[in-house]
Amino acid sequence: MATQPMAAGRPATIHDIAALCGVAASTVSRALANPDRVNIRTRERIQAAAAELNYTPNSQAKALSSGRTGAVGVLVPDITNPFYFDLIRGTQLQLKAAGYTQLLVDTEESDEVEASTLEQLRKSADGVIVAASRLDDEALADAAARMPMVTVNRDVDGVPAVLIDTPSAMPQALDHLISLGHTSVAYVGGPAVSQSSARRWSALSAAAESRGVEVRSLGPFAPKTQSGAAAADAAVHSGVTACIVFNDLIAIGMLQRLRERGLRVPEDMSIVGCDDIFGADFCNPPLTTMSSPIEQAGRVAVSMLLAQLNPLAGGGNRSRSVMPTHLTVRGSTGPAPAK
Amino acid sequence: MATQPMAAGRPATIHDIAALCGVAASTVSRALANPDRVNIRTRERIQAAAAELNYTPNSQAKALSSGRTGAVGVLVPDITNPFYFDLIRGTQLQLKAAGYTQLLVDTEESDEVEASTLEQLRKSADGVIVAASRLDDEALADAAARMPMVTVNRDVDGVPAVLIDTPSAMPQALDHLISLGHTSVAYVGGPAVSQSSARRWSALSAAAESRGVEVRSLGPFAPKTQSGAAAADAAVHSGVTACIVFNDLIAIGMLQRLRERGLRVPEDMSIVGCDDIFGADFCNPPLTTMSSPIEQAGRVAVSMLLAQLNPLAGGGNRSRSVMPTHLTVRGSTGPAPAK
DNA sequence: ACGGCCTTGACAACCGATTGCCATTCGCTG
DNA sequence: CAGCGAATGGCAATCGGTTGTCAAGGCCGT
Repeated sequence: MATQPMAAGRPATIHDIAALCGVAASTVSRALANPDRVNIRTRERIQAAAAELNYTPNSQAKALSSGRTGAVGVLVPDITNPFYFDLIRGTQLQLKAAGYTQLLVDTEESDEVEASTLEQLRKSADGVIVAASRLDDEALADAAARMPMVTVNRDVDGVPAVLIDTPSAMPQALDHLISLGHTSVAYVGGPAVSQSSARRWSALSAAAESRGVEVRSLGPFAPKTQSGAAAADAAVHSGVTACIVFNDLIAIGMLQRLRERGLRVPEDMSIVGCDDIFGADFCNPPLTTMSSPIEQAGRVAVSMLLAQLNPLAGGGNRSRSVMPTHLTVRGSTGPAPAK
Repeated sequence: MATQPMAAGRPATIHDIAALCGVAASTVSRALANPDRVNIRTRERIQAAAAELNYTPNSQAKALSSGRTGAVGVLVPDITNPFYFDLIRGTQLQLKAAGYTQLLVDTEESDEVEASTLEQLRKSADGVIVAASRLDDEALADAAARMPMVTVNRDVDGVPAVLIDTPSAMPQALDHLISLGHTSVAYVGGPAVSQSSARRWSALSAAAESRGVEVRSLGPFAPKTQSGAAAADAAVHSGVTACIVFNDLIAIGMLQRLRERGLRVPEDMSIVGCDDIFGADFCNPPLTTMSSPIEQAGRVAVSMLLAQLNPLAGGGNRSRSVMPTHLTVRGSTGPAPAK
């Protein structure tokens, strides 16, 4: 039993291994980190001892001495927004595959929380992935200058970004509505500080102009289902027959409110969402929306960040990556009501 | 400009502060951590210097020397399961409030991933919160013996736990169905390794026996909407008129499948879910389900863990906390079909 | 057989903070 | 005025690794 690794005692260190093998601690360190630097026989002895002692490196100590923490921060404005679920899962999987730990932080839709989190992460993480940043361009560029960063759905000069190309699908959505006979459409906007919302609106209004259709902008609205009620009321009041909505959360809230008010979707009003989140396919009616490979976006963001961290591999460090988006037509859009 | 904290240079350390104040680094450390131990005048000088240098302690170094990491691991089987959203948000908020960092890990429904994560976290976190563990009792108890732990929805001797008391709402759900005329009910089970599912089933079958109703068990099924198809088919084939389902994910999947097969809910089949997740209120029809304060469960779990970590405050360390659950009736349950 | 190169492994400084121990100083009491 | 204890702050070890530097030894070629 003496040979059995003591499961209870405190974890083994490289010094324990060194003592067991009769070498210096530094040799153990090298054997494990830089195998070529050490004789194969010694290395094998050390590896065997490490296995026997059930050794795992102390990440704190490693971080302290090497400067690399092996952790990556992932900042999202709201953990409970389903849009981020797939993103988070994507980053988590890719980070784990690369041996990194994910530090997930909910910034509560607040630029201050975001800024202070970034400052703290500067020491405790090797890099960050910032989704839907609420910071202004300057603050974000500053932060990116201090530590490796990749943004998601936020385009700032000099900061590598993964963009979900929802804007480019806007004309598609509009054409879909036009083909159904709609001529009066509203854009239901997201938070005022959301660059995504601004980009979607400008893509939409440009498309509307080239097609000679009237599109008005409503909002801003917070990205929550509860905001859907106000959005729905505003849409009804504005007299449009169709809405393109900043995201599915608001769109689903609108669906509920319209039903409460006795309005039928899509007979009285058509609704198009964005993001194709969990729930968009089983709400009532199922939501026509813009779909994108979100989990993949998370993975790509991690890859881009890791490329920054380890510039060794000759991968051309792309600074922008655009994820394709397409319109998924479900039940929430239909022919415009007869006048 | 010389007085301005250099935003670019590497972060200030206690040594910088010590040099600026003409004291020893250890004094700085004490002034910041243990203010009584140091003269008030010195302390104030040090605090001013710290503020001026924009000092923030290096958490790695602090962890290394003090043994406390200031981080807490949160393990969930599947990040994309909406049930965990609110839980995660609850832990995140409470941890942040207490100055801890949350390490969120998706264990991918795998006991091996869970075990290895726990082993790693043993060094890099002060404690863990484990939701819906897939480990067997012995392994979990072992792990809990090595580091502070609180489980969620998992009851093992000697391990503090927060339990969502869904089992106690089972009789309520059954009575609801009985009052609607159902006499033949199925329980659609979750993963075989899920203790939650087992507890729900035994509560339900006990209630059924005391009421003289036939209840059969179907499954196991993976906790995903996709599993709903198989579950729905099995339920139809079994001839029951109502199902109580392990969780809302499967229940929502069943709703979709039943619709595909041309069966109406609740006219042909009533469905009761569990958890009242995001989406349960807007699916079609809205789901009758068991509701619980999940976010609060997360907060309670954190409180219990912190009580373990800092035994100072005389809070009686409760080892179990049960969150109340109640039936929320929506549109997916209705009168049993006439024979 | 000898000089030089390369491999191998040891030594020690260092990362940034914590903390036990000790020396100094001050104020107070008898 | 001597004596004593509390308050205060410095020194140095320590946490567990990483990494630069260097010495010893083996191998080669000539």
